[in-house]
Formats: sequence, C-alpha cells, structure tokens
Amino acid sequence: MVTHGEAGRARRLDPDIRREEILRCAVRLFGERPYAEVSTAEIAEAAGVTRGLIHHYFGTKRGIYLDVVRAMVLVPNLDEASGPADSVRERVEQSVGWFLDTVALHGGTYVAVTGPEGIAGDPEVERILAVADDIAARKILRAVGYGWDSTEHSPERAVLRAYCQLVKGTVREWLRSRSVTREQAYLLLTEALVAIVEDVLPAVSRYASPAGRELPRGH
Amino acid sequence: MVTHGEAGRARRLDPDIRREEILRCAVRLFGERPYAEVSTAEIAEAAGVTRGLIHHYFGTKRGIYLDVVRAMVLVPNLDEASGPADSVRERVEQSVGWFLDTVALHGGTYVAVTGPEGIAGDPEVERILAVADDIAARKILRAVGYGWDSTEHSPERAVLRAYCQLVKGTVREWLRSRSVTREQAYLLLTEALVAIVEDVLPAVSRYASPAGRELPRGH
DNA sequence: ACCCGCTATTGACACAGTGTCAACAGCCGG
DNA sequence: CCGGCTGTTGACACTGTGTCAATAGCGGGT
Repeated sequence: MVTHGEAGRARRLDPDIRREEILRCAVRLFGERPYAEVSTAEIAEAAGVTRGLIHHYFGTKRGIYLDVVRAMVLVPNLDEASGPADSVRERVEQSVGWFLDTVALHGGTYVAVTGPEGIAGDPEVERILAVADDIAARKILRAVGYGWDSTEHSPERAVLRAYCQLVKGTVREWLRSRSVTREQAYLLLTEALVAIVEDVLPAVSRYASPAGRELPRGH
Repeated sequence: MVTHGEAGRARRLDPDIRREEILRCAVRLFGERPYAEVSTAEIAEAAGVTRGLIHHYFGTKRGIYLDVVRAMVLVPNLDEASGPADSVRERVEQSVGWFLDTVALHGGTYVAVTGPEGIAGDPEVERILAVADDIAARKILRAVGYGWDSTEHSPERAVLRAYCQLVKGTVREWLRSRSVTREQAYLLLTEALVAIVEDVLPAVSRYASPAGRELPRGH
C-alpha cells in the first residue's frame, strides 16, 4: 500500500522538495477522506517518510491541513479571465465560465476542502476560507465594473462573499452529486450574478453601511 | 465552572429527560466552540454527569454531534410561512422574510453548525445537511409554485439546494460578520430567488436530466 | 579520497481524548 | 423493609497526536 516502494530510510532531500512532496500526498488524502479519518501516520506512509517528519515540517496535523486548504483555495486566479467584454452580462459570463473550467481541474479536493466534509472545525480554517472568499469577491467586483474602493466590511463585498457560497454549492451539485450539468451550473451562476450586479448592488450601495450605523463612533 | 452546582452523584432521571438535558448542553458548547475543541468530558461536566453516560446515551462523540446538527437544522419549517400571496415575488418575499426571522432566534449555533467551523468532517454530517437542504429546496419549490413532482436528482431541486448555500452564506454575513443588515440580506435573497424562479428554473427544466444524459443505461 | 560537521530524518516516549464494561446505587413494586 | 431493575459510575485499554534526543545521509574542506 506504500505509494513509494522505498522500504528503508527515506532519501535525504532538500527541505522544500520534501515539504512539497508531503503536501502533495496530504492534498490527495484530504481530498479522498474527511479530516478526522486521515491520520498523520497515513500521510507519512504515503509520502514514504515517518510521522515525525510530518510534525517537523508542519508542526501539527492542523498545520498541514491548513496548508492543504491554502493550496486548494488560493489556486483560482480570476484576473486571467478578464478579456475584452463590453456589457456586464458578457463579463459575468466570462468570469463564471472561466471559474467552472478552473475548478473542474482540481475537482474532488476543492469540493472537499471548501465544503463541510473536509474541515477540521478550526477558526483558522474558517479564516482562510473567508479570506479566499473575500479575495474572490473583490476580483468579481472589479471584473463586473464595481472596481471602486470597497472595504472588506462594505456590504458590496459581503454580498459577493455570500455569492461565493452559491458558487460552491453549485459546484458541489455539479461535480459531486452530478445533479446539474455544467451548462445548468453556468446558467444558474450567471443569472444569479447578473441579478446581484444589476438589482442588488445598486440598492445595497444606497443604504448606509451597517457598521456605520451600529458602531457610530470609531472603536 | 460547573454549570450545575451538583457536586456529588447525579440524580437518577428519566432517560428522555437526561438525554434532552445532555443534548441542550452539547448544543450550547458546539455553538460556542468548534467540534474538535469540545471534549465529551466537557459536555459531561456541563450536564452534571460523567463522561461514561454521554457514551451510554449517544454512543460516540460523533453520535451526539450528529444529534446536535439534526436538532439545529431541522428546526425551520417553511410551511408556516405560506400565507395568501398572488405573485411569485410576494411568495418569495414572504418565505425569505420568515426564514430570516426564524434563523435569527437560534443565531450562533445555527451558523456554527451549518458553516464550516462546527463540522467534524463526517460523511454522515454532510448527509444530514444535504437532507435538510433538500427538504428546504422542496419546500421552496412548492412555495413559489413549482410544486409538481420533482425527484431529488432533478436539476430544479439541485438549483434550490445550491440556493440554500447562498442563504447560509448571507445569514453568516448578517449575523456573524454584521457586514450586511437584515434588510440587505433580505434584498439579496429575494432578488436571487426571483431570478432563479423566473429565469433559471424554466431554462433548466427544458434541458434533459443530466443523469439521463451522462448515465444513459441504468448502471 | 578521507573525514567532519551540518541537518534531514528517525524511533521511542509522554500524553490527551475516546470508547468499553463490569460494578455500583438510586428508585419502585411487593 | 427488601429485592430487582436500570440509570450511573469509575477504571481500563486503545488509538492517535505531539516532543525530542539520537542517528545517519550528504556536501565541503583539506
């Protein structure tokens, strides 16, 4: 069952290489099975090293999982998608199409990590996912023409972060349950985003910032 | 730190009562902290019993957590919301408004359980959440007039399940981050659902079932 | 080519938390 | 008052994580 046939002592490698190799195995395992059911011993065996080395490089099991999540969630880069497009709808369609193609590459692990089944139940994991959503939200805002200065706490960004949840849910229905086709997923995400951009964002921007109302004085 | 001042042996109670009491404590603890950081010993202490009793009633830690998730996720009952409404938009607005009010009651724990931070990484947990989403999806479909026979695998239901993710994400932005107001959340969920009902569902229904296309011959 | 130091890698240890189970003891009927 | 039923306990075994001094592979100096 050992991926690497190496039975004896592991070759002495450059730390970066070794770390990379271990991470690759961890990504695969955490994609196949939920967090609790993957032991550090298993990761070590898959990587052809001993358990001690895992902790040497990543500290704790949570530590290596955080790196796995980071690796999965920071891969997509929406910037590449922005081609020449005039209407909001065209830009939306380009972004959504590009995202679906990208996420299809990493398939299972992306779904497992972003969904509820892979998570360790750690605030740090939540933070990483939240940061990734916020980055995505900012990029989407820029892609659809709402590129002005929006703070992280602005309702515009918040709306787009919520939209990211719709995206994840849709990808799950597409890749895991296979209850919608890629075309149907594309349709759903496109129409929803168009509705958000055209109907929700303008109205939301007219409201005062909720933080500004509930916490009037700085502090 | 013991919630119940009872130091000595716990009173002999009716199993249903005891079970209920333990579950109440577990709901609170799992709402405050992520799964991994809550030990069975802690739940036992909070409930004023010993750890052995927890396992006696719920089998495993996972077992009690599953019951917590079930309790949280099956509370909302969308049927009550359907009042006299003519247009699709009115029905959508009623449903969304009712849901937001309901979920506000359970606040923290609902968000913790449905989001990625409370989960244990168990397929069973995923299944419970999926079932809850599917129930909600079916109810929404019925509420907005798509009440005909839709199988669990139908793209219509899948689209609504994905919408449930948007709902959760929005509730999180509202209750946890406080980056949107209830009105903004209401607006987002309403517009998105209207777009789904009016634009996405009709188009999705025209497509052939994805399972039918990708798995032409049964198995 | 040899040795030597650096450090990647190991194996054994300690510990926390879960799950099991026979024994105990509170409540109820006779 | 006593005997059983069963809710409840405490001790045990086990799995898996995290720590650390000891080991051994590789490169550089001579």
